[in-house]
Amino acid sequence: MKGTKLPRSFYDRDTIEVARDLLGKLLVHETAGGRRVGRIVEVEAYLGEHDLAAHSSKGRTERTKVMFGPPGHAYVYLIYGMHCCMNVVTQREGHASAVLLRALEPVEGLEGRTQGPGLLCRAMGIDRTLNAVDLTARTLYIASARQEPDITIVKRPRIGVDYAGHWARRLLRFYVKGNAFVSKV
DNA sequence: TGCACGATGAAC
DNA sequence: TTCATCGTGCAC
Repeated sequence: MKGTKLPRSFYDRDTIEVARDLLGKLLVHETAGGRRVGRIVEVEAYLGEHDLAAHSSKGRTERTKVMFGPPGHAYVYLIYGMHCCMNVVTQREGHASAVLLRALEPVEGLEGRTQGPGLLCRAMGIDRTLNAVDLTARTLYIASARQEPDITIVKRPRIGVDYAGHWARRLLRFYVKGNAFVSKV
């Protein structure tokens, strides 16, 4: 069930490549109550300070400083005052890019729905206390599956970023074609 | 110190 | 289509 934990070098690459490669990987959270595991089936790429849909486009702030930090760390924030969203920071320090995890296929220890960034975090037990944690450490990490099935990747515009001008129309949302756990089609 | 606004989800 | 709910960032 458990594969190999992804090294820092996995995240220290082009964000779109990381986003596509994350599909099929296993998100693992070792909690006091046991291990929670889900297969990543939907993600969105946020391409640095010039991407008007990215939080980092507002510049380095108290909230977004994690995005400006080194790759392989979790960026977890509260949205709409009630839901958490989890990203993985990509590329070199200062690039301010990340990949939002949008949906999981339940694998182990998950209860409730996992389709959508808020539901994903709730089911995985991820909240803001995990902001900035190192994804190469032991608590929260991503692993390659023992055997990864062949998948077809679908590209679509990102969700909920209509304010971002032409950036809203770019095909930066990726999901596994035909997977029942994708949040929207 | 106040206030507008979300990378959402659920109900109506 | 509307609303719950609150931390963040910036205006005043």
